[in-house]
Amino acid sequence: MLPIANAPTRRARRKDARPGELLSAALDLFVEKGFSATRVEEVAHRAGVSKGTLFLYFPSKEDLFKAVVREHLSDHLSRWSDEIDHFEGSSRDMLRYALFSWWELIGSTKASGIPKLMMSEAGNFPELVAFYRQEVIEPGNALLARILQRGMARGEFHPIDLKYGVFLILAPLLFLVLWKHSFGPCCDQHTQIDPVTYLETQLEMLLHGLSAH
Amino acid sequence: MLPIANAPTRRARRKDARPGELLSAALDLFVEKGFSATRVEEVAHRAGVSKGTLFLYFPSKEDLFKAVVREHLSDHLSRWSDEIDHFEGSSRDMLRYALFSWWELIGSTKASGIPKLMMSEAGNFPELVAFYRQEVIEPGNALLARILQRGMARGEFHPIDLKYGVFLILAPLLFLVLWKHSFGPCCDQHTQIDPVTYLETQLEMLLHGLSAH
Amino acid sequence: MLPIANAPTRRARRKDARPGELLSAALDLFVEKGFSATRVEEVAHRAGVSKGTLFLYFPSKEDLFKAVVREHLSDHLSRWSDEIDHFEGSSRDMLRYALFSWWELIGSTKASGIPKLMMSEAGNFPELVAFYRQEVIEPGNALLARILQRGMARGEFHPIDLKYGVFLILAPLLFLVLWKHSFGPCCDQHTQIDPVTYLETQLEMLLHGLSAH
Amino acid sequence: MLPIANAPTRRARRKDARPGELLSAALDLFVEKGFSATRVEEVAHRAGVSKGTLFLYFPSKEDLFKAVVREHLSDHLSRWSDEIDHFEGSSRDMLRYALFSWWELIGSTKASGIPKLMMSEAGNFPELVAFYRQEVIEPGNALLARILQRGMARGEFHPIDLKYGVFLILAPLLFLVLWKHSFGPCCDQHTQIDPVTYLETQLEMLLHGLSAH
DNA sequence: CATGAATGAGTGTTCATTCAT
DNA sequence: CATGAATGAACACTCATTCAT
Repeated sequence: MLPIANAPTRRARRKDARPGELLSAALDLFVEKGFSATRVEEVAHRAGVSKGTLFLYFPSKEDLFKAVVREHLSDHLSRWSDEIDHFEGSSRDMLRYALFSWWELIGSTKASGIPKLMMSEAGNFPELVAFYRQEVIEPGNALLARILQRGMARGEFHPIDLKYGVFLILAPLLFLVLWKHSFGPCCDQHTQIDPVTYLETQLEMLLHGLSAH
Repeated sequence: MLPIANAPTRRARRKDARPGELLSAALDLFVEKGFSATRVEEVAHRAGVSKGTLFLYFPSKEDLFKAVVREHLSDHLSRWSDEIDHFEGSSRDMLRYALFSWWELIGSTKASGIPKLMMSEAGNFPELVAFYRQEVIEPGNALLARILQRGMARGEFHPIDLKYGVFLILAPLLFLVLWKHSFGPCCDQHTQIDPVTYLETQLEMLLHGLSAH
Repeated sequence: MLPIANAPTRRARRKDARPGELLSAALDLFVEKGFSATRVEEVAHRAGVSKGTLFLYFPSKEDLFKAVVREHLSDHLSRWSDEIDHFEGSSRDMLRYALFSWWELIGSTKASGIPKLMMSEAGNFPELVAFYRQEVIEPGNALLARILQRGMARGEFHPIDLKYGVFLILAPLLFLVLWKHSFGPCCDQHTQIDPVTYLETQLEMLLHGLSAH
Repeated sequence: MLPIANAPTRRARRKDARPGELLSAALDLFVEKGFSATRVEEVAHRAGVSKGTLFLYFPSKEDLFKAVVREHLSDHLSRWSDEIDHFEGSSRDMLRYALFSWWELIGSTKASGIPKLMMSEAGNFPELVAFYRQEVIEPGNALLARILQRGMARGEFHPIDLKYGVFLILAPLLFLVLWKHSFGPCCDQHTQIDPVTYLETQLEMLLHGLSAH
């Protein structure tokens, strides 16, 4: 039917099938146990291949780590960015839309474990931090900055310091995924976070604040 | 005056000097490199003692880790808690006071590296997480909850879900110290965070929100 | 003829070659130097492999110890037992046959070092002692008991307490191998024991005693 | 009353009190756990002194071991020897007397753990083996040989090879104390040995043998 | 004399990495 | 391409030994 379309797809998949499963398994384990506590043998086993095969695709455990981070962020982020930039409507709705689509596209996916990883291992992988800043932090922050700027330009938001405003929108999102991957799994119901309620509350506070005048 | 009384005091202090230096060195290195990437020998060396001496005071690397958390957080936290509970004035001032005294007593000290440690290693040390929750998270959250409740009871704050409200005050504080200990050290001026401006902006947004009605 | 069938056989043998050499080396060294004085690295080196390889086959030094005992005694013992049970003839000849075939099958082999090992380390390995009793002591004693009972039933031996009778046949055999592996190697000719003469003398005394009426 | 007699005694005791307790504690632990598995700290603790004090009296753990062996044999053996040599009566009674006084003076005392120690560590302490042979084995064997020779000379015993005859009297005695200190402590009643019954049975067999003609 | 804090060489064990098959 | 047996450097932890007090 579509041999022309299938051929390259199959070839590409052939070449990336193993690495894809390895990267996925590695992400799971790195997020769950941390970099050093994760054994490459376990990664290989979970991906259904042998230890030797892993080293066929990734020259070292550190390279595997870098590949995991590199693999699991660009896609999600750019899709999120695209969605937001095409939004039309009030800035408060845009903010709401940004938070919830972030949850859909990033926060609820496996990629949400990467910030915890980056945070833990930042000191040991300086080049990776540079890459992460360039590929994730800067575009992400720029995106949030655009929303704030739009709101202020349209008179919908109070004037605010852009840099710190961005951080203060970002912080609760980061908190959500860090919590999910650290204290979440080993805590009782009392400390579990329901993302929708959490994000709704964040929006409410972001927009109107606590103060009753 | 009392040389006889002083002598034993000095001796007692001698006895605790080593553990103190070890805990301090361990905190530094754990925060900087993570738990497993830190070698006990390096901790000992930085504290000016031998590897054997370290094991004289802490039966294992894991116990050292626990001791670091215990030593460098419980005290600070309870001092912070005490200060806040004696506060009198408007709830918005109380919130401001809480944030800035938190920065003074915890955020700006070395102890601020511990949350990053805890988040990174949570998966591998369930019992330590239990200890941390009981000793740090629960009292800290309770403190913030008391502030929110007070503000709502006095009609100064809008009604808000207590649990999520606490998380949303906490998130930016946590973000600040996590950033400081991960991306902070290896980033340029552009991404540095000035704590005072940051906390002021947080307060502004917490109290009044972005929305210009 | 059956090259296909041979290939896997050779492979299977390959797979067991290493453990066999390791067990043999471990037996030598354990007997020579004792359990704790033997370094696993030395065992590996003598077997021609690296330290890591040893731990590929035996999860710990203690497990290596257990495997040595299992491997080098159960087989020998059961072969000895089989031989004796098929004996037909006078009970005094049976006793003679038992002692000499014990020497052939056990006393003169490397396995004869194991009793010394067991006695030395009994206090530190209670579970191994249980295994050894069940696997070696009980069957061995039962075998000797059968010989005594047969002799008494046929009126060839005086009545005797079975339990202590067994110990008193066993004691000189044990003495022989203990001596061989402890004082033997470092003593002059004067204290060397010739097993055949020794066993002949034991038989003579066992059967007729010292007393000249 | 007897100051002259007391003074030197007290002085001697002063000097040897600590070493005596240390040697006693060391003997217990060496017998129970083996040489390497025994920690000097535990020896010191059981003797009621500090680790440092132990090294005040014994320059090294090996020296402690040697001292333990040296200390705990000469006395017992020579007293036994004296008793036997003054015996008058039939040679069979002499043999009985030798076995039971051996049990009284050696087999039932703490010194009975030394043969196990010597056996286990013979390979690691060659000089000690030489000392042991000279001080214990040779005199002990000579003693037994004298009994045999006396019996043969008086026509009470059959002619027998002296060297192997000695070994065959010795073997059950050695077996008794080895068993007591290895399998004895961790075995059930079934495998316990009652020394008196054991020695009686040994005598019976030694003198008259199993054979019913 | 006695102590016990301090040491550091030594050991069992792990695990990322290699390579012959 | 894929394997998994083999490696050996690295690390946590131990413990005999020292020495200032």
